[in-house]
Amino acid sequence: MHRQEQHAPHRCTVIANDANDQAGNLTDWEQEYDQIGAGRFCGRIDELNFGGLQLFNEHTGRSLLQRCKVWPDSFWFGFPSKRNETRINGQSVESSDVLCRPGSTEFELVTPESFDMLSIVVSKAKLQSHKASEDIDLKLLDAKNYPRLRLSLRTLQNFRYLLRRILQPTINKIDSDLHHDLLIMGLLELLAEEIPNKKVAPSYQHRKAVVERIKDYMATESIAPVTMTTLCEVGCASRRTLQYSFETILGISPMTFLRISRLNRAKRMLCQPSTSSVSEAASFNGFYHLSQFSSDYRQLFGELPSETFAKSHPANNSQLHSNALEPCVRTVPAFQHCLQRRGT
Amino acid sequence: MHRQEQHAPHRCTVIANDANDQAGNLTDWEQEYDQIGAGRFCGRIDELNFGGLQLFNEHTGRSLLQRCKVWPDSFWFGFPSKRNETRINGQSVESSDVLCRPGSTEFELVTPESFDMLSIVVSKAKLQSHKASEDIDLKLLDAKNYPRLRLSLRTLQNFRYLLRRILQPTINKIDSDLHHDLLIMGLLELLAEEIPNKKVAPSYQHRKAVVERIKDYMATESIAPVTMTTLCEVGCASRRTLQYSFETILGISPMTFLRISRLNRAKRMLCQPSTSSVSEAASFNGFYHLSQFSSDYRQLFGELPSETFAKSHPANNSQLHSNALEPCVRTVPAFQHCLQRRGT
DNA sequence: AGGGCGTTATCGAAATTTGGCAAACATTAA
DNA sequence: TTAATGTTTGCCAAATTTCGATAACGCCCT
Repeated sequence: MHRQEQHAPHRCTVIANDANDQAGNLTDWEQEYDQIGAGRFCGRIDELNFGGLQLFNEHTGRSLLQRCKVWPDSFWFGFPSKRNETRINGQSVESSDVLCRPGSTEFELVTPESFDMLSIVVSKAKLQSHKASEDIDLKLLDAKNYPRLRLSLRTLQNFRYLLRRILQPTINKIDSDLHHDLLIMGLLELLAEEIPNKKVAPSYQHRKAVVERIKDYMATESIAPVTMTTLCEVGCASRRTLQYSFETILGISPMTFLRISRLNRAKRMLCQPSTSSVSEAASFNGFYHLSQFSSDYRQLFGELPSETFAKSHPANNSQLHSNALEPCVRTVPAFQHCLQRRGT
Repeated sequence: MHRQEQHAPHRCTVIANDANDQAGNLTDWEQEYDQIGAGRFCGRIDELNFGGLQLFNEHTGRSLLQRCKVWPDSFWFGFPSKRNETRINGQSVESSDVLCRPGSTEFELVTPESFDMLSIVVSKAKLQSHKASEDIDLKLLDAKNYPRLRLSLRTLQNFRYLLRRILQPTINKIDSDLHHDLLIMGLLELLAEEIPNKKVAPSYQHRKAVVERIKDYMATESIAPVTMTTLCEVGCASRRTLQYSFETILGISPMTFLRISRLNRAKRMLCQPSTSSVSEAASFNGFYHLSQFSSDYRQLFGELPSETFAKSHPANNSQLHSNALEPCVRTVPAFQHCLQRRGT
């Protein structure tokens, strides 16, 4: 066996009560989580790191929208627990699908409530250095545009069992070399069998493009109150199509997406030390009614914005419930009713 | 009047027998022309340049696919002679439309046989420095995404008349300052009246995206024989939709587009000094049958590839009809029948 | 000249988009 | 708190668009 790891694998378990924290807890990943489901987040990562080969199980208690990017020159493989409720790049994951994305490439995951996913990341070098990988690496490169790989249920269940088994914390250290090799070989076996799942609805490209236009718009334009009509223009689609696009690609309605994105942005901002008050984070993200903001925020995250703020600003708790220090409220436009809480 | 030009305007007339030459004859433009219509090209440009204000009439004898980019910090306005047969960025031009694009922004023009277009380009600075331009510059910026501006026929005809009048070569020099101001004021009048023509078919975005994907593919992938099925995968559409997409956006069928693009690329290559033979240019662009290539080439451009080559390589005419010096023919795949001349 | 192959044209069926209307929900004012 | 108003979402039928199979056509090879 051509093994290159030098030390015993590094094992750790991290628990998070904030989606953003969880996003940062994965070693060598670049990612951002937006919480979609309502209620306080709870998550847990059990990771086993061989160096160049990373194995972990991630539990997320709330529905999430994840933007992920794995470390360079690697491949990620994901084995979600609830397939039919999971989406990768807007494509619904089917029962016999494994998720796969190369490193340095951003992809998007929509995950349901109370969700578990086994993941394995392996460096390209490690895959290629093994024998029995002759005609496979080419197929890998080809997999670039198909994030779902179809496998037989048998292979899939076997591999899942292997992953779970190796993740068991009761494993004795001497086995780690064996485990490393088992993982690589299992992966190669997987890849030999894999068939890209190209099945997408004919409308997929179009709807994806619509959602993408809205996202780009969100990223560039300041988050002033946006009406549905504006979104339609931006997305180059009718109301109903915009609706379908978001439901198909993200599983939520357009306005819900906007509100949730902005709430998550506000939460991130509240955690930054440079933010000096709740109202600053609120108004900066387009919430012009503090009370409404607090209530929406609390419904989504299960805690008040002031609580989040206090956690990241332990020094000056005194100004927690007042913005006397710096009243950062921006100019408030006349239409103060737009874009507040709506719908499901 | 706030005028800034220092000298008398520079006037010139250039005639071209090659679409590429014509593309380069416009001062300060970046463009590339692909000839679509069959027969020897003939074109003519009458230009009048005030510096920061450019006025010209362009005649093109053959149907063209133009990729254009105007000089930075400017706006271009175009008044085509045959509206219903002209497309800008895949949108059909209607009878009361004026074309408008900002500088540094690439756009695409499809023009019919025997076509004339009056054009005027003006620097943003020049427009804004004039009074009566207060609320107009904002609308201009807004015009970014709508290349067609709707005007009343009256205004349009008046302005066209003005342009033609000023282009007359019999004009006496003393009038040039007056003309300059007339043009600017006329433009401002136009812009005050303009309403962006947002009317596109619902399928426009989708079909444009399909064509764009094919173009990107053409640009990146080597031009090996491509089958229609591959194109469908690349474009994420069925055969029929691919067909519709090209007809709607470019007015030609997919394979015709491919062939014409490659023929035009071959012609460009033939004109480069670094190209050493006709067969090199042919095989490099996917033509593996020299005789077929010559015949196709001749039908499109009205001259033999060897003639084009000879024009740009006057020194060594001797090797015109032989490739003895450097037989650059590449490895020829088994399927030699793909992508040759077909259909209309 | 005829067969083989691939592209283009035709047409009915299926999928998608659209626009109108009603219901649900949020915001403002009383 | 309730009513008035405005916005978004859900539902449905009509119009448009896309799809898939088949036939016709043009080009290439024998």
